[in-house]
Amino acid sequence: MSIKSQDRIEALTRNLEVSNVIRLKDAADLLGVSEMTVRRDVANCENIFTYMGGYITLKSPAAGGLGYILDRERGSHTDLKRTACQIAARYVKPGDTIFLDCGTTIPYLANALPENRDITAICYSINVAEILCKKPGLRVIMLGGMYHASSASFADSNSVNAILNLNINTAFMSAGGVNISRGVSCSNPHEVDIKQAVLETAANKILVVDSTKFNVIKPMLFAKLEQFDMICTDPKCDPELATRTGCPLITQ
Amino acid sequence: MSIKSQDRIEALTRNLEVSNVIRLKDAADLLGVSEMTVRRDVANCENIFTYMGGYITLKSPAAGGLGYILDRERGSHTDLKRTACQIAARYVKPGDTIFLDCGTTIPYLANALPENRDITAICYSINVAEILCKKPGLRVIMLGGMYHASSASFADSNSVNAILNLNINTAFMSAGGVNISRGVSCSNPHEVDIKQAVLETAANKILVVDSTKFNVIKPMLFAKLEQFDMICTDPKCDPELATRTGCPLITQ
DNA sequence: CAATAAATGTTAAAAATTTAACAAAACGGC
DNA sequence: GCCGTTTTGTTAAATTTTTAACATTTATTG
Repeated sequence: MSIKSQDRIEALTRNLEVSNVIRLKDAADLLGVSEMTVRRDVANCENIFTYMGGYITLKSPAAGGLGYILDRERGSHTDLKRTACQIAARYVKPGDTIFLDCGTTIPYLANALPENRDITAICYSINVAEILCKKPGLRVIMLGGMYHASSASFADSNSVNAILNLNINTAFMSAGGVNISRGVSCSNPHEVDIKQAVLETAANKILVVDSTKFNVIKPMLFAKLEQFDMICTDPKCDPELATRTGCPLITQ
Repeated sequence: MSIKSQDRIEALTRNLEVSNVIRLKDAADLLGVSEMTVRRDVANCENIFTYMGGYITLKSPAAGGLGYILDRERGSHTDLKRTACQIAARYVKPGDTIFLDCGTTIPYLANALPENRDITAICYSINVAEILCKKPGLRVIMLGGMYHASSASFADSNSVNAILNLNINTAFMSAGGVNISRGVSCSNPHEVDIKQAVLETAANKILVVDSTKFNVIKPMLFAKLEQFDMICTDPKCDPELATRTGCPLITQ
């Protein structure tokens, strides 16, 4: 299969992720080749496309959203993250205004949120927003700004101000590393201001991290452990840690 | 609808729950009636079946989802939208800062944007952002705010200010209706302020609408046709319109 | 740069589908 | 049973899709 052909297949796939369906002739126009070439491309990729009566569709729809995230996270403690987030979700009450951090853990919390419970969720990352916006009966507030691919989040100079003007009931914060003596850290500089602003204004602060994050140190330190009211993690967490964190450690 | 017809529809449904797809002629054989009768049965049950290119599928997502997806696209002129957006994409130049409106049309433009061309894209809807954020070498700025499900977009009191502080090179605007005498309209009140702020500040303004939007009037009027530098649409657009819009009409 | 292979385009005929109009059959009320 | 209505079938023409064969272009290699 030639590179051109692969490019066409990729372009077609991306297009189908938007439109779901395309007619053969429209695909030919779109890709700037003849219908015959599209036919041959599609026939070469039986595992990707479904072709029926002149229409092309993707064989596996919904490549975005949580499923996509799950896929990319395979082998990166998905189960632990999910568990930690299910525990954290228990601390969301009807009427709450909650803050959801960015990263690869918090999407599981977004997913675990109850529906139709008069909850307002504030977020600043695209993968969390995608999930929140699909939940029925949930108010969603998005903090805008410039996109940072490293954390799939948005941030700019107004972010801190915007946060300080919000009344956050409970903040659910993630982290790349938790070290008892050094504190809580992450990898991306642009997240620090936002996290600190949230910690400053939120009434309750819950750290949501799976057990593999303990004793890890990432470049940007953004908080001390004592600043959190609670840590939600998974049962694989060393129970001996609980006595030294300076705040309650919930593991189940 | 006769009892016989109902029985056939039930039998067909049961069959599709097993096989997912059946050809029209096979369904006719199966039910012991003519193809024409099956056609009419299926047409009478638009909410149950999806029919395309000689194949019948169930609309219910449980049955594999294909029919459900296909149906959402029917009558929504995806091909026209795609065409209009491909035309519009030609007016994006390297180094540009562009604004992308919300709605069901502009995602096709987001998809058609060139990669790695030093382009900054400003958006305020989740479905446009999802696509932009996946594009390599594209700077993305998201305008935040409260989520409005009707247009999948974010807006709040700061949105207008944020827009007026941006230097937009070219704005790509969508609309629900275009009427030569009344002007350009949309359905959602919260979009109006944003659209008007963009029209106020952007150097170039391009209206991107498929040909079915002409002579339609939606509740919220937000601009006069003369405010746009150009309209990008599809070749199905009545060429006679071009002489009366007050701005260039690009159809191919 | 020629020779070869691979990829793509063009075309026309065959097959399938859509559409519309009308004929035939079945049904229901009187 | 009769009559009007609804349902179903038939047909033919228009349109679209499919297939296959061959021409042309593009890439690759020595």
